[in-house]
Amino acid sequence: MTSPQTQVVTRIAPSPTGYMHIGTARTALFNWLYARGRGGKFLLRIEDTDRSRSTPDATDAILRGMDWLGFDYDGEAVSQFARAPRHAEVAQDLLARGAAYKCFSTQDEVAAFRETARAEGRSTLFQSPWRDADPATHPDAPFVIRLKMPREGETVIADEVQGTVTFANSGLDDMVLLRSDGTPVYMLAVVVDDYDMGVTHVIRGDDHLNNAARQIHVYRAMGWAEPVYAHIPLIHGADGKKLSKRHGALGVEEYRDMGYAAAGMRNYLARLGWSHGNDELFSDAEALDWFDLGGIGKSPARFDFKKLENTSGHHIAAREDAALLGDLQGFLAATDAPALTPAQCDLMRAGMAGLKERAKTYPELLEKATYILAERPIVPDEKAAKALDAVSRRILTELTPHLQNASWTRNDLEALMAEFAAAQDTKFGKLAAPLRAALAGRSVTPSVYDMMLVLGRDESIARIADAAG
RNA sequence: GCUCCCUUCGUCUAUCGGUUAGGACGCCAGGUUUUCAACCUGGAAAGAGGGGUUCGAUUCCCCUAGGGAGUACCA
Repeated sequence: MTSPQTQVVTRIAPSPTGYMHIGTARTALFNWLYARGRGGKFLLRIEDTDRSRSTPDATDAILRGMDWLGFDYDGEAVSQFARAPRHAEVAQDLLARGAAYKCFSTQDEVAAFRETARAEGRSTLFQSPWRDADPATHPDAPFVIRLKMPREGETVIADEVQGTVTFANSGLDDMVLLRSDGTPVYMLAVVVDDYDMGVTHVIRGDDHLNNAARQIHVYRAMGWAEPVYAHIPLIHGADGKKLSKRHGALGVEEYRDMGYAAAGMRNYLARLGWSHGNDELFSDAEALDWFDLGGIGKSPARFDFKKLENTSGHHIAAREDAALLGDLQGFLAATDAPALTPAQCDLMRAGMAGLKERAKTYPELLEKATYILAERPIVPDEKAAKALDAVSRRILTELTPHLQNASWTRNDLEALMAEFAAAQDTKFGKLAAPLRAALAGRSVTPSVYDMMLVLGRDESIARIADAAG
């Protein structure tokens, strides 16, 4: 147990603009693993300071995504927007400390400067004329508050993933802290929030690496302890380009709705950019135990649906029956499908062993469970119907009486079938197709014996009799 | 343009100066089989290019090329 002073505190801070991005999910996973694996805290903050792009729906989507992935966070989700007064307070503090200044240059002026600078091939770094202006010369006009960035020397970020990254201070601009309307800018808000929330480790996408060099100066100006940084590489699409819509699903809820197991998703995502030797398939407990910043790679990883599918399948197969049934109900609920009835649940429990080892996703599992979910009369699909030709129906008719008095155990049924097949001068393989069609109405199903055992004698015979017509 | 980051089989990765460069997904072939899945056996498949450093480089350094991120009164 770590003492309160050294307790690890991480956070995931998504902006609510649409859905929960799959990249956000992985960043959340890393933060969750790191904190929870060390008895630390894991927090959630919604970065909703951009009012025009933030929506309540998007926030809900994030909350649902966190819930689905099982990322439990400490306390309530924090709204960054709600903390705007505190951000402004810090900006004023910085002003009072002489670490920040009022800049009266208008947006148009700044934009014009950059335009000509770019056109003339000069640095587009804006250097405000107000940086060292005497307050007595301040006009009665709108202003922004900018941070006084050092202009000499370098800023070094000791990153746990990227290593030591050095930036020349001459390339750092006096970033805006408070807009002219008094609202805080993200660059200020993150730092203040992370500090106030006690965040010790900032694990985030490496698109923020450049920002770290600027944000760290807010910590320094305020005399706050700097957090440990770990900038992780982004996830790319199969073509190596930035993950976008055309690569398929981006929102975690889409993955949930496609029926991937949450545990499989966690396993797959953990393995994307992080490794622990050659371990590929592992449980949450193992991941929690093994996860460390040193195992994170530095190069971007491409998202591979095939591997996700495979991983999901392994987790479905490894899942305990009762828990898996619960997951399945969750999937049904999430996709607005009717829940399984108690009777169906009983049958599912009985047949789960034969189902879970053959499914990579919940829809696949449900498809294999058709024989359980369907009710008489079973309507065969096209392929199953073909297996029920006249000859097959005759054989089924002859089989029925043998079943009436059979001992309903796997061994005895197998023996009975072998005997019957031999009597018909055929092999069980030939009998399997029509039986599958009769029992499930499908050509792809679990083992015929599994189905008969789960369905029971009466139901099995009834279905076979139905099919034999 | 400028700043920063990245570069091992198709993909995810192991290796932390000395290996026949290993594993996993996918793929191919065979086996098992009651369909599908699983499983078993085998196979093809990689250090971007060029310079150094070193007895020895995938590994350390530099350059080039390619890729990515940032460069806002967005987050």
